[in-house]
Amino acid sequence: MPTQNVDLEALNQQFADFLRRKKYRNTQERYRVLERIAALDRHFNADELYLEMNQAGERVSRATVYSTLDLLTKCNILVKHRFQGESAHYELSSRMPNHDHLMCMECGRIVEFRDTSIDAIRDRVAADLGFKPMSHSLQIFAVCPNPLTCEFNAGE
Amino acid sequence: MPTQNVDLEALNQQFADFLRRKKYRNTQERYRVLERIAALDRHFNADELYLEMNQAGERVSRATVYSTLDLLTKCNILVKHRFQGESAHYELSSRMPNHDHLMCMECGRIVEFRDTSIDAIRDRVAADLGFKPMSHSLQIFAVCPNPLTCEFNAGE
DNA sequence: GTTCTTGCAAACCCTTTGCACGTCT
DNA sequence: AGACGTGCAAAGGGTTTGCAAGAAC
Repeated sequence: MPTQNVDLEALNQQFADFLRRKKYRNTQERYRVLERIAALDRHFNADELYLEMNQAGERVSRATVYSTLDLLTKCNILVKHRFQGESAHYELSSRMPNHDHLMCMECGRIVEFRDTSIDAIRDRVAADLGFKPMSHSLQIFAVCPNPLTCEFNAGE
Repeated sequence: MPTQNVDLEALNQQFADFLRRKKYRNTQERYRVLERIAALDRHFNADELYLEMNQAGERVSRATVYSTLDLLTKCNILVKHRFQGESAHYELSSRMPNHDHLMCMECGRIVEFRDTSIDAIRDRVAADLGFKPMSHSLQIFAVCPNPLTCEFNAGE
C-alpha cells in the first residue's frame, strides 16, 4: 500500500464540486481514476495509469482514462506537462507546488527544480491580464557545461 | 513580400556555425527552410511550413522540414512550444524575446505576454544547476473572471 | 425513460522511419 | 567515391471518435 501523502477526501470533494458545477455525472470510474492518481507520488502518462489500473484488477478503458484526465486537468487537480517528444505527463497540482523543469538540449536530461518567485510572476501576470491564475508549466532549455557529463546522463 | 524583421545573414551564419560544429552538411534544403522561417513573423507548425513552401513552389519534403526544424531548435535559432492538444509550434528565438503564453482553461484562448523577470530567474536557476541557459517556455494556466467573455473569445 | 458515460476497436493526426536516389564533401 | 541527406510512402505511437451497451439522473 503506497504512502498516502495527499488528502483524498479533499480531492474527491474538489472533483465533485467541479462535476456538479459543470453538470457532469458522478461515475465510479471517474472517482476510481482519481483515487489511483492520489496514490501515485510521481509524474505519469495516460497509458501508464491505464495499465496500472488494469493490472491491479480495476477494469477501466483507455477512453475513460483519457477523458477523466482531461476533466481533472480542467478543474486544476492535475497539471498537464508536454515535454519534448514525449506523451503528455500529468501530476497532482498539490503534489509539489512551484516545481518546474530544466531540460538539457544536448542529451534530453530533465532536472526538476523549485523556485517560488515564479509563482509571484505567474500571479502578477495573470492579474494584469485580467485572469485568475491556476497553475503553470515552465521549461528551461539549457546545456551542460561539460558535454561528456551530459552525454553520460543521457542514458536515463 | 513580407516585412523582414530579422537578420537573415546572422541566422544563416549561426546555422552554418552549428552545422560545421556538428559535422552536418550544408544542404540547400536546410537553408531554404531557414530562409522561409525568417520571413514568417509568427508561430507556425511543421505542416504549415511544409505546405507554405510547396505552395510557393519550393519542393521540400515533410521529412526534411521536420528534420531541419529539429536542427534549428537544437542550435537555439528556434524555440519549440508544445501547447495543450496541439502539434508542436515553433518561432524564432530572436523574434520576440521574453514572451510567454497564458491559456484560459475554460476556452483555450492563448494570450501572449512579456515579462523580463522570467529571464533573470531562468538564468539564475540554470546557473545554480550548473547549466548554460538557452531559452525557455512558460505557460500560465488561468481562467477568465467572466466566463461569458471567455466563452465569447473561444471562437478563435 | 432519457441522457450521459463507458468500452472497444477503428480512425486519426502528427511525427518518424526504411529504402532508393540524389547531393555534398 | 563515399557518406550523408532527401523524398516518398508506409509505419508508428499517442489520442480521439463512433457506436452499442450500461450507468446515472
